[in-house]
Amino acid sequence: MAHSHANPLAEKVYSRVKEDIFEFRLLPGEHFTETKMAKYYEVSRTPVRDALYRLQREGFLEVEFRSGWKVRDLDFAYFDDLYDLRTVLEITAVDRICKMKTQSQRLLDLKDIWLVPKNKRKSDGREVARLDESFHLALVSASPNKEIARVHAELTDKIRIIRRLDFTAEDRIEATYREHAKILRLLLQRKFSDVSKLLCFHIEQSKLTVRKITLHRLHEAQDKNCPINL
Amino acid sequence: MAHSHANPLAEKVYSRVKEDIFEFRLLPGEHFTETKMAKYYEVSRTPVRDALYRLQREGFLEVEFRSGWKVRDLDFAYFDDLYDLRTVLEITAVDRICKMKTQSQRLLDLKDIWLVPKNKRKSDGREVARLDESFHLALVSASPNKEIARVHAELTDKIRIIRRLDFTAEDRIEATYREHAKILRLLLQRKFSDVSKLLCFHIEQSKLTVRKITLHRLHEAQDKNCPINL
DNA sequence: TAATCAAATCTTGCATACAAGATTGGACAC
DNA sequence: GTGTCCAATCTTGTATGCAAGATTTGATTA
Repeated sequence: MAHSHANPLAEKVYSRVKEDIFEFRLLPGEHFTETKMAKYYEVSRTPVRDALYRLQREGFLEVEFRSGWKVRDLDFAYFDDLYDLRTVLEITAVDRICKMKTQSQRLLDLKDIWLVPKNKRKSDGREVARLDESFHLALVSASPNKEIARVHAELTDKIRIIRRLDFTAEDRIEATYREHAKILRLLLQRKFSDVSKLLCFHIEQSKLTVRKITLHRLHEAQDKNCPINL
Repeated sequence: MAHSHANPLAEKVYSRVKEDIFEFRLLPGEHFTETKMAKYYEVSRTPVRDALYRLQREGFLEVEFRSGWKVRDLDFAYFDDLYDLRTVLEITAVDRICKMKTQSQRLLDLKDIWLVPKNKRKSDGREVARLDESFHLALVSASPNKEIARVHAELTDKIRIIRRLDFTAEDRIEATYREHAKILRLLLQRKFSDVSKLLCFHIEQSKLTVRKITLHRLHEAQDKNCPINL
Protein backbone atom coordinates (compact mmCIF):
# COMPACT_ATOMS: atom_id res chain seq x y z
CA MET A 1 0.00 0.00 0.00
CA ALA A 2 1.56 3.20 -1.20
CA HIS A 3 0.11 6.62 -0.37
CA SER A 4 3.06 8.94 -0.35
CA HIS A 5 1.24 11.86 -1.87
CA ALA A 6 0.74 12.22 -5.58
CA ASN A 7 2.37 14.61 -8.04
CA PRO A 8 3.97 16.83 -5.43
CA LEU A 9 5.62 19.16 -7.94
CA ALA A 10 2.55 19.59 -10.11
CA GLU A 11 0.53 20.19 -6.98
CA LYS A 12 3.01 22.78 -5.77
CA VAL A 13 2.94 24.66 -9.06
CA TYR A 14 -0.84 24.45 -9.15
CA SER A 15 -1.35 26.05 -5.77
CA ARG A 16 1.40 28.62 -6.22
CA VAL A 17 0.01 29.81 -9.56
CA LYS A 18 -3.49 29.95 -8.13
CA GLU A 19 -2.23 31.96 -5.20
CA ASP A 20 -0.36 34.28 -7.55
CA ILE A 21 -3.60 34.87 -9.41
CA PHE A 22 -5.55 35.54 -6.21
CA GLU A 23 -2.89 37.95 -4.98
CA PHE A 24 -2.83 39.82 -8.29
CA ARG A 25 0.82 38.95 -8.81
CA LEU A 26 -0.38 37.33 -12.02
CA LEU A 27 -2.81 39.80 -13.51
CA PRO A 28 -5.89 39.06 -15.59
CA GLY A 29 -4.92 39.15 -19.24
CA GLU A 30 -1.21 38.62 -18.52
CA HIS A 31 0.75 36.36 -20.88
CA PHE A 32 3.41 33.83 -19.95
CA THR A 33 4.96 30.60 -21.22
CA GLU A 34 5.48 27.14 -19.84
CA THR A 35 9.25 27.54 -19.95
CA LYS A 36 9.14 30.75 -17.91
CA MET A 37 6.92 29.09 -15.32
CA ALA A 38 9.29 26.11 -15.18
CA LYS A 39 12.29 28.37 -14.61
CA TYR A 40 10.46 30.50 -12.07
CA TYR A 41 9.31 27.53 -9.99
CA GLU A 42 12.53 25.57 -10.65
CA VAL A 43 10.90 22.45 -12.03
CA SER A 44 10.62 20.98 -15.52
CA ARG A 45 7.86 21.69 -17.98
CA THR A 46 6.04 18.45 -17.21
CA PRO A 47 4.61 19.30 -13.77
CA VAL A 48 4.08 22.89 -14.96
CA ARG A 49 1.95 21.65 -17.84
CA ASP A 50 -0.03 19.38 -15.51
CA ALA A 51 -0.78 22.33 -13.25
CA LEU A 52 -1.55 24.79 -16.05
CA TYR A 53 -3.95 22.41 -17.79
CA ARG A 54 -5.74 21.81 -14.55
CA LEU A 55 -6.08 25.55 -14.02
CA GLN A 56 -7.29 25.92 -17.57
CA ARG A 57 -10.05 23.38 -17.07
CA GLU A 58 -11.01 25.20 -13.90
CA GLY A 59 -11.38 28.44 -15.82
CA PHE A 60 -8.42 30.41 -14.46
CA LEU A 61 -6.16 30.26 -17.51
CA GLU A 62 -6.34 30.07 -21.28
CA VAL A 63 -3.90 28.44 -23.67
CA GLU A 64 -3.34 29.25 -27.34
CA PHE A 65 -1.90 26.58 -29.57
CA ARG A 66 1.82 27.26 -29.84
CA SER A 67 1.47 30.82 -28.74
CA GLY A 68 1.54 30.76 -24.97
CA TRP A 69 -0.70 31.06 -21.96
CA LYS A 70 -2.63 33.92 -20.43
CA VAL A 71 -4.55 34.58 -17.28
CA ARG A 72 -8.24 34.70 -17.98
CA ASP A 73 -9.61 38.22 -18.26
CA LEU A 74 -11.96 39.48 -15.58
CA ASP A 75 -15.42 38.88 -16.95
CA PHE A 76 -18.26 40.18 -14.85
CA ALA A 77 -20.90 38.25 -16.77
CA TYR A 78 -18.99 35.11 -15.78
CA PHE A 79 -18.80 36.17 -12.14
CA ASP A 80 -22.51 37.03 -12.16
CA ASP A 81 -23.25 33.48 -13.24
CA LEU A 82 -21.01 32.09 -10.51
CA TYR A 83 -22.64 34.27 -7.84
CA ASP A 84 -26.04 33.22 -9.12
CA LEU A 85 -25.26 29.53 -8.93
CA ARG A 86 -23.74 30.05 -5.52
CA THR A 87 -26.99 31.64 -4.36
CA VAL A 88 -28.98 28.71 -5.72
CA LEU A 89 -26.84 26.21 -3.84
CA GLU A 90 -26.87 28.14 -0.58
CA ILE A 91 -30.63 28.70 -0.69
CA THR A 92 -31.03 24.97 -1.21
CA ALA A 93 -28.73 24.37 1.72
CA VAL A 94 -30.59 26.62 4.14
CA ASP A 95 -33.89 25.15 2.99
CA ARG A 96 -32.63 21.72 3.96
CA ILE A 97 -31.14 22.96 7.21
CA CYS A 98 -34.52 24.38 8.19
CA LYS A 99 -36.07 20.98 7.58
CA MET A 100 -33.51 19.02 9.57
CA LYS A 101 -34.56 17.53 12.89
CA THR A 102 -31.41 18.40 14.78
CA GLN A 103 -28.99 21.23 14.16
CA SER A 104 -25.50 20.15 13.15
CA GLN A 105 -22.71 21.00 15.60
CA ARG A 106 -20.83 22.70 12.79
CA LEU A 107 -23.65 25.18 12.49
CA LEU A 108 -23.92 25.84 16.21
CA ASP A 109 -20.20 26.56 16.30
CA LEU A 110 -20.80 29.51 13.99
CA LYS A 111 -22.42 31.33 16.89
CA ASP A 112 -19.03 31.69 18.57
CA ILE A 113 -17.73 33.52 15.56
CA TRP A 114 -20.62 35.67 14.37
CA LEU A 115 -22.84 36.19 17.40
CA VAL A 116 -20.27 37.98 19.54
CA PRO A 117 -20.03 41.51 20.97
CA LYS A 118 -18.53 44.11 18.67
CA ASN A 119 -15.23 44.31 20.50
CA LYS A 120 -14.63 40.61 19.87
CA ARG A 121 -14.99 40.92 16.14
CA LYS A 122 -12.03 40.57 13.81
CA SER A 123 -11.08 43.66 11.84
CA ASP A 124 -8.39 42.33 9.50
CA GLY A 125 -9.84 42.13 5.99
CA ARG A 126 -7.90 38.99 5.11
CA GLU A 127 -9.17 37.17 8.16
CA VAL A 128 -12.76 38.29 7.72
CA ALA A 129 -12.59 37.13 4.11
CA ARG A 130 -11.53 33.69 5.34
CA LEU A 131 -14.24 33.65 8.00
CA ASP A 132 -16.82 34.72 5.44
CA GLU A 133 -15.86 31.84 3.17
CA SER A 134 -16.08 29.35 6.01
CA PHE A 135 -19.49 30.70 7.06
CA HIS A 136 -20.98 30.03 3.64
CA LEU A 137 -19.11 26.75 3.39
CA ALA A 138 -20.63 25.67 6.69
CA LEU A 139 -24.14 26.36 5.41
CA VAL A 140 -23.60 24.08 2.45
CA SER A 141 -21.74 21.39 4.39
CA ALA A 142 -24.58 21.09 6.88
CA SER A 143 -26.47 19.03 4.31
CA PRO A 144 -24.94 15.67 3.52
CA ASN A 145 -24.69 16.02 -0.25
CA LYS A 146 -20.99 15.87 -1.09
CA GLU A 147 -21.40 16.83 -4.73
CA ILE A 148 -23.20 20.03 -3.87
CA ALA A 149 -20.44 20.78 -1.40
CA ARG A 150 -17.79 20.06 -4.02
CA VAL A 151 -19.37 22.29 -6.65
CA HIS A 152 -19.86 25.02 -4.08
CA ALA A 153 -16.22 24.78 -3.04
CA GLU A 154 -15.16 25.11 -6.67
CA LEU A 155 -17.33 28.18 -7.07
CA THR A 156 -15.82 29.66 -3.94
CA ASP A 157 -12.37 29.17 -5.43
CA LYS A 158 -13.32 30.82 -8.67
CA ILE A 159 -14.90 33.79 -6.98
CA ARG A 160 -12.12 34.27 -4.43
CA ILE A 161 -10.04 36.38 -6.78
CA ILE A 162 -12.55 39.22 -6.57
CA ARG A 163 -14.43 38.38 -3.39
CA ARG A 164 -11.57 39.22 -1.11
CA LEU A 165 -11.69 42.77 -2.40
CA ASP A 166 -15.06 43.03 -0.72
CA PHE A 167 -13.38 43.27 2.67
CA THR A 168 -11.02 46.08 1.92
CA ALA A 169 -13.75 48.51 2.98
CA GLU A 170 -14.37 48.90 6.71
CA ASP A 171 -18.13 49.23 6.30
CA ARG A 172 -18.32 45.94 4.40
CA ILE A 173 -16.75 44.10 7.32
CA GLU A 174 -19.34 45.71 9.57
CA ALA A 175 -22.13 44.80 7.16
CA THR A 176 -20.92 41.21 6.87
CA TYR A 177 -20.98 40.74 10.65
CA ARG A 178 -24.44 42.28 10.86
CA GLU A 179 -25.90 40.20 8.04
CA HIS A 180 -24.28 36.94 9.06
CA ALA A 181 -25.56 37.40 12.59
CA LYS A 182 -29.09 38.00 11.36
CA ILE A 183 -28.99 35.06 8.99
CA LEU A 184 -27.64 32.75 11.65
CA ARG A 185 -30.24 33.72 14.23
CA LEU A 186 -33.13 33.22 11.84
CA LEU A 187 -31.60 30.00 10.53
CA LEU A 188 -31.45 28.49 14.01
CA GLN A 189 -35.12 29.41 14.33
CA ARG A 190 -35.74 27.66 11.02
CA LYS A 191 -37.38 30.67 9.37
CA PHE A 192 -36.58 29.62 5.83
CA SER A 193 -38.39 32.34 4.00
CA ASP A 194 -36.64 35.11 5.93
CA VAL A 195 -33.24 33.46 5.77
CA SER A 196 -33.64 32.93 2.07
CA LYS A 197 -34.40 36.58 1.41
CA LEU A 198 -31.57 37.80 3.61
CA LEU A 199 -29.08 35.44 2.03
CA CYS A 200 -29.97 36.59 -1.46
CA PHE A 201 -29.59 40.19 -0.36
CA HIS A 202 -26.30 39.46 1.39
CA ILE A 203 -24.71 37.76 -1.60
CA GLU A 204 -26.06 40.37 -3.98
CA GLN A 205 -24.58 43.19 -1.89
CA SER A 206 -21.22 41.50 -1.83
CA LYS A 207 -21.36 41.04 -5.58
CA LEU A 208 -22.21 44.67 -6.24
CA THR A 209 -19.53 46.01 -3.93
CA VAL A 210 -16.91 43.82 -5.49
CA ARG A 211 -17.83 44.93 -8.95
CA LYS A 212 -17.28 48.54 -7.98
CA ILE A 213 -13.99 47.94 -6.22
CA THR A 214 -12.39 45.48 -8.57
CA LEU A 215 -11.54 47.65 -11.54
CA HIS A 216 -9.99 50.28 -9.33
CA ARG A 217 -7.87 47.77 -7.41
CA LEU A 218 -6.85 45.97 -10.53
CA HIS A 219 -5.59 49.21 -11.98
CA GLU A 220 -3.50 49.79 -8.86
CA ALA A 221 -2.01 46.32 -9.10
CA GLN A 222 -1.06 46.79 -12.72
CA ASP A 223 1.66 49.25 -11.72
CA LYS A 224 3.53 46.55 -9.83
CA ASN A 225 5.92 44.31 -11.70
CA CYS A 226 5.04 40.69 -12.17
CA PRO A 227 7.85 38.44 -10.92
CA ILE A 228 7.17 35.72 -13.46
CA ASN A 229 7.80 37.85 -16.52
CA LEU A 230 11.06 39.45 -15.44
CA MET B 1 -3.63 33.58 -35.37
CA ALA B 2 -3.36 29.87 -34.80
CA HIS B 3 -6.36 27.74 -33.88
CA SER B 4 -5.60 24.31 -35.25
CA HIS B 5 -7.14 22.46 -32.36
CA ALA B 6 -5.33 21.74 -29.15
CA ASN B 7 -3.90 18.47 -27.84
CA PRO B 8 -5.51 16.30 -30.49
CA LEU B 9 -4.00 13.06 -29.18
CA ALA B 10 -4.84 13.73 -25.54
CA GLU B 11 -8.34 14.70 -26.60
CA LYS B 12 -8.70 11.51 -28.62
CA VAL B 13 -7.59 9.32 -25.74
CA TYR B 14 -9.86 11.25 -23.37
CA SER B 15 -13.00 10.69 -25.37
CA ARG B 16 -12.15 7.10 -26.28
CA VAL B 17 -11.55 6.13 -22.66
CA LYS B 18 -14.71 7.87 -21.56
CA GLU B 19 -16.66 6.07 -24.25
CA ASP B 20 -15.09 2.78 -23.21
CA ILE B 21 -16.28 3.41 -19.68
CA PHE B 22 -19.81 4.32 -20.81
CA GLU B 23 -19.99 1.20 -22.97
CA PHE B 24 -18.77 -1.03 -20.16
CA ARG B 25 -15.73 -2.05 -22.17
CA LEU B 26 -13.74 -0.65 -19.26
CA LEU B 27 -15.51 -1.96 -16.18
CA PRO B 28 -15.83 -0.27 -12.81
CA GLY B 29 -12.98 -1.46 -10.61
CA GLU B 30 -10.84 -2.56 -13.54
CA HIS B 31 -7.09 -1.93 -13.35
CA PHE B 32 -4.79 -0.79 -16.13
CA THR B 33 -1.53 1.08 -16.65
CA GLU B 34 -0.45 4.12 -18.62
CA THR B 35 1.83 2.00 -20.79
CA LYS B 36 -0.99 -0.37 -21.75
CA MET B 37 -3.22 2.55 -22.65
CA ALA B 38 -0.43 4.08 -24.72
CA LYS B 39 0.08 0.81 -26.63
CA TYR B 40 -3.65 0.29 -27.08
CA TYR B 41 -4.28 3.76 -28.48
CA GLU B 42 -0.92 3.86 -30.29
CA VAL B 43 0.36 7.07 -28.75
CA SER B 44 3.00 7.85 -26.18
CA ARG B 45 2.44 8.07 -22.45
CA THR B 46 2.29 11.86 -22.46
CA PRO B 47 -1.12 12.40 -24.07
CA VAL B 48 -2.39 9.32 -22.22
CA ARG B 49 -1.40 10.87 -18.91
CA ASP B 50 -3.05 14.15 -19.86
CA ALA B 51 -6.28 12.33 -20.62
CA LEU B 52 -6.19 10.07 -17.57
CA TYR B 53 -5.54 12.92 -15.17
CA ARG B 54 -8.41 14.84 -16.64
CA LEU B 55 -10.68 11.84 -16.21
CA GLN B 56 -9.44 11.45 -12.67
CA ARG B 57 -10.34 15.01 -11.77
CA GLU B 58 -13.75 14.45 -13.30
CA GLY B 59 -14.27 11.45 -11.05
CA PHE B 60 -14.16 8.62 -13.58
CA LEU B 61 -10.76 7.16 -12.68
CA GLU B 62 -8.45 6.74 -9.71
CA VAL B 63 -4.67 6.62 -9.67
CA GLU B 64 -2.42 5.02 -7.06
CA PHE B 65 1.11 6.29 -6.74
CA ARG B 66 3.33 3.89 -8.65
CA SER B 67 0.76 1.17 -8.68
CA GLY B 68 -1.49 1.86 -11.64
CA TRP B 69 -4.90 3.16 -12.51
CA LYS B 70 -8.39 1.84 -11.99
CA VAL B 71 -11.87 2.70 -13.12
CA ARG B 72 -13.83 4.17 -10.25
CA ASP B 73 -16.13 1.70 -8.59
CA LEU B 74 -19.88 2.14 -8.95
CA ASP B 75 -20.92 4.02 -5.83
CA PHE B 76 -24.63 4.56 -5.42
CA ALA B 77 -24.20 7.10 -2.64
CA TYR B 78 -22.18 9.14 -5.15
CA PHE B 79 -24.82 8.77 -7.85
CA ASP B 80 -27.54 9.71 -5.37
CA ASP B 81 -25.71 12.95 -4.69
CA LEU B 82 -25.37 13.61 -8.42
CA TYR B 83 -29.07 12.94 -9.05
CA ASP B 84 -29.96 15.17 -6.13
CA LEU B 85 -27.86 18.06 -7.41
CA ARG B 86 -29.29 17.52 -10.85
CA THR B 87 -32.79 17.82 -9.43
CA VAL B 88 -31.86 21.05 -7.65
CA LEU B 89 -30.54 22.59 -10.86
CA GLU B 90 -33.47 21.49 -12.98
CA ILE B 91 -36.04 22.69 -10.46
CA THR B 92 -34.26 26.04 -10.45
CA ALA B 93 -34.37 26.03 -14.22
CA VAL B 94 -38.09 25.33 -14.52
CA ASP B 95 -38.79 27.93 -11.83
CA ARG B 96 -37.03 30.51 -13.95
CA ILE B 97 -38.69 29.31 -17.13
CA CYS B 98 -42.09 29.79 -15.53
CA LYS B 99 -41.12 33.37 -14.67
CA MET B 100 -39.87 34.24 -18.14
CA LYS B 101 -41.94 36.61 -20.25
CA THR B 102 -41.50 34.74 -23.51
CA GLN B 103 -40.85 31.04 -24.05
CA SER B 104 -37.54 30.23 -25.67
CA GLN B 105 -37.69 28.65 -29.11
CA ARG B 106 -35.52 25.81 -27.88
CA LEU B 107 -38.27 24.89 -25.44
CA LEU B 108 -41.06 25.09 -27.98
CA ASP B 109 -39.09 22.77 -30.24
CA LEU B 110 -39.37 20.07 -27.60
CA LYS B 111 -43.04 19.73 -28.47
CA ASP B 112 -42.13 18.17 -31.82
CA ILE B 113 -40.26 15.45 -30.03
CA TRP B 114 -42.30 14.69 -26.94
CA LEU B 115 -45.86 15.78 -27.76
CA VAL B 116 -46.39 13.40 -30.69
CA PRO B 117 -48.73 10.48 -31.32
CA LYS B 118 -47.55 7.12 -30.05
CA ASN B 119 -46.69 5.77 -33.49
CA LYS B 120 -44.24 8.62 -34.03
CA ARG B 121 -42.26 7.85 -30.89
CA LYS B 122 -38.77 6.41 -31.04
CA SER B 123 -38.35 2.94 -29.61
CA ASP B 124 -34.58 2.45 -29.76
CA GLY B 125 -33.20 2.64 -26.21
CA ARG B 126 -30.00 4.36 -27.30
CA GLU B 127 -31.88 7.06 -29.14
CA VAL B 128 -34.37 7.65 -26.35
CA ALA B 129 -31.47 7.95 -23.92
CA ARG B 130 -30.02 10.68 -26.13
CA LEU B 131 -33.36 12.43 -26.45
CA ASP B 132 -33.88 12.22 -22.70
CA GLU B 133 -30.53 13.90 -22.08
CA SER B 134 -31.32 16.66 -24.53
CA PHE B 135 -34.74 17.23 -22.95
CA HIS B 136 -33.24 17.89 -19.54
CA LEU B 137 -30.41 19.84 -21.09
CA ALA B 138 -32.95 22.07 -22.84
CA LEU B 139 -34.68 22.85 -19.55
CA VAL B 140 -31.44 24.07 -18.03
CA SER B 141 -30.26 25.90 -21.14
CA ALA B 142 -33.47 27.89 -21.32
CA SER B 143 -32.13 30.12 -18.56
CA PRO B 144 -29.12 32.20 -19.51
CA ASN B 145 -26.77 31.11 -16.72
CA LYS B 146 -23.84 29.39 -18.42
CA GLU B 147 -22.26 28.11 -15.23
CA ILE B 148 -25.41 26.30 -14.20
CA ALA B 149 -25.53 24.80 -17.66
CA ARG B 150 -21.89 23.78 -17.46
CA VAL B 151 -22.26 22.09 -14.08
CA HIS B 152 -25.42 20.37 -15.26
CA ALA B 153 -23.65 19.11 -18.36
CA GLU B 154 -20.86 17.70 -16.21
CA LEU B 155 -23.39 15.94 -14.01
CA THR B 156 -25.06 14.50 -17.09
CA ASP B 157 -21.72 13.10 -18.19
CA LYS B 158 -21.05 11.53 -14.83
CA ILE B 159 -24.48 9.96 -14.63
CA ARG B 160 -24.50 8.73 -18.21
CA ILE B 161 -22.70 5.51 -17.38
CA ILE B 162 -25.72 4.23 -15.48
CA ARG B 163 -28.51 6.40 -16.86
CA ARG B 164 -28.52 4.76 -20.25
CA LEU B 165 -29.41 1.48 -18.57
CA ASP B 166 -32.72 3.10 -17.69
CA PHE B 167 -33.89 2.72 -21.26
CA THR B 168 -33.22 -0.95 -21.69
CA ALA B 169 -36.71 -1.63 -20.35
CA GLU B 170 -39.62 -1.04 -22.73
CA ASP B 171 -41.89 0.33 -20.02
CA ARG B 172 -39.32 2.93 -19.00
CA ILE B 173 -39.31 4.33 -22.53
CA GLU B 174 -43.08 4.52 -22.36
CA ALA B 175 -42.93 6.16 -18.93
CA THR B 176 -40.35 8.68 -20.09
CA TYR B 177 -42.53 9.77 -23.01
CA ARG B 178 -45.54 10.06 -20.72
CA GLU B 179 -43.76 12.03 -18.03
CA HIS B 180 -41.89 14.33 -20.39
CA ALA B 181 -45.13 15.13 -22.18
CA LYS B 182 -46.85 16.00 -18.94
CA ILE B 183 -43.95 18.10 -17.71
CA LEU B 184 -43.72 19.96 -20.98
CA ARG B 185 -47.43 20.77 -21.14
CA LEU B 186 -47.52 22.09 -17.60
CA LEU B 187 -44.27 23.97 -18.13
CA LEU B 188 -45.65 25.82 -21.14
CA GLN B 189 -48.61 26.74 -18.93
CA ARG B 190 -46.13 27.99 -16.32
CA LYS B 191 -47.51 25.82 -13.53
CA PHE B 192 -44.31 25.76 -11.54
CA SER B 193 -45.55 23.89 -8.52
CA ASP B 194 -46.91 21.00 -10.61
CA VAL B 195 -43.90 20.86 -12.90
CA SER B 196 -41.60 20.86 -9.92
CA LYS B 197 -43.34 17.91 -8.29
CA LEU B 198 -43.47 15.93 -11.53
CA LEU B 199 -39.85 16.58 -12.32
CA CYS B 200 -38.74 15.37 -8.89
CA PHE B 201 -40.82 12.25 -9.34
CA HIS B 202 -39.53 11.70 -12.87
CA ILE B 203 -35.86 11.93 -11.89
CA GLU B 204 -36.43 9.85 -8.77
CA GLN B 205 -38.08 7.08 -10.79
CA SER B 206 -35.23 7.04 -13.24
CA LYS B 207 -32.76 6.84 -10.39
CA LEU B 208 -34.54 3.93 -8.71
CA THR B 209 -34.90 1.94 -11.93
CA VAL B 210 -31.26 2.40 -12.77
CA ARG B 211 -30.20 1.26 -9.35
CA LYS B 212 -32.12 -1.98 -9.81
CA ILE B 213 -30.85 -2.67 -13.32
CA THR B 214 -27.25 -1.65 -12.97
CA LEU B 215 -25.85 -4.46 -10.86
CA HIS B 216 -27.45 -7.06 -13.07
CA ARG B 217 -26.17 -5.50 -16.28
CA LEU B 218 -22.75 -4.93 -14.86
CA HIS B 219 -22.53 -8.61 -14.00
CA GLU B 220 -23.42 -9.50 -17.57
CA ALA B 221 -20.76 -7.21 -18.93
CA GLN B 222 -18.11 -8.70 -16.70
CA ASP B 223 -18.15 -11.89 -18.76
CA LYS B 224 -16.91 -10.04 -21.80
CA ASN B 225 -13.18 -9.52 -22.26
CA CYS B 226 -11.77 -6.07 -21.96
CA PRO B 227 -9.69 -5.19 -25.02
CA ILE B 228 -7.32 -2.96 -23.11
CA ASN B 229 -5.99 -5.64 -20.80
CA LEU B 230 -5.28 -8.32 -23.38
C1' DT C 1 3.99 -27.51 2.71
C1' DA C 2 4.31 -22.82 4.40
C1' DA C 3 6.80 -18.74 5.40
C1' DT C 4 10.49 -15.41 4.46
C1' DC C 5 13.40 -12.55 2.05
C1' DA C 6 15.80 -10.64 -1.75
C1' DA C 7 16.18 -9.80 -6.62
C1' DA C 8 13.86 -8.82 -10.83
C1' DT C 9 10.13 -6.45 -12.84
C1' DC C 10 6.60 -2.90 -13.13
C1' DT C 11 4.64 1.65 -12.53
C1' DT C 12 4.30 6.29 -12.04
C1' DG C 13 6.53 11.22 -11.62
C1' DC C 14 9.65 14.13 -13.59
C1' DA C 15 13.17 15.79 -16.95
C1' DT C 16 14.51 16.38 -21.53
C1' DA C 17 14.84 16.00 -26.67
C1' DC C 18 12.60 16.89 -30.85
C1' DA C 19 9.05 18.34 -34.29
C1' DA C 20 5.51 21.34 -36.31
C1' DG C 21 4.21 25.55 -36.76
C1' DA C 22 3.31 30.42 -34.93
C1' DT C 23 5.56 34.78 -34.03
C1' DT C 24 8.94 38.22 -34.42
C1' DG C 25 12.53 41.09 -36.21
C1' DG C 26 15.13 42.90 -39.63
C1' DA C 27 16.68 43.45 -44.29
C1' DC C 28 15.16 45.15 -48.52
C1' DA C 29 12.34 47.45 -52.05
C1' DC C 30 9.84 51.47 -53.11
C1' DG D 1 8.89 56.47 -43.81
C1' DT D 2 6.18 52.22 -45.00
C1' DG D 3 5.10 47.71 -46.46
C1' DT D 4 6.72 42.96 -47.61
C1' DC D 5 9.01 38.79 -47.16
C1' DC D 6 12.13 35.52 -45.24
C1' DA D 7 14.88 33.65 -41.68
C1' DA D 8 15.71 33.15 -36.88
C1' DT D 9 13.48 32.45 -32.66
C1' DC D 10 9.99 30.99 -29.68
C1' DT D 11 6.11 27.97 -28.03
C1' DT D 12 3.47 24.15 -27.42
C1' DG D 13 2.52 18.96 -28.32
C1' DT D 14 4.54 14.60 -28.22
C1' DA D 15 7.97 10.93 -27.41
C1' DT D 16 11.37 9.02 -24.59
C1' DG D 17 14.85 8.35 -20.83
C1' DC D 18 15.58 7.85 -16.03
C1' DA D 19 14.80 7.56 -10.96
C1' DA D 20 12.29 6.18 -6.80
C1' DG D 21 9.79 3.00 -5.00
C1' DA D 22 5.87 -0.52 -5.11
C1' DT D 23 4.81 -5.20 -6.50
C1' DT D 24 5.69 -9.72 -7.89
C1' DT D 25 8.34 -13.86 -8.32
C1' DG D 26 10.99 -17.43 -6.99
C1' DA D 27 14.47 -19.50 -4.35
C1' DT D 28 15.59 -20.90 0.22
C1' DT D 29 14.75 -22.55 4.81
C1' DA D 30 12.51 -24.71 8.44
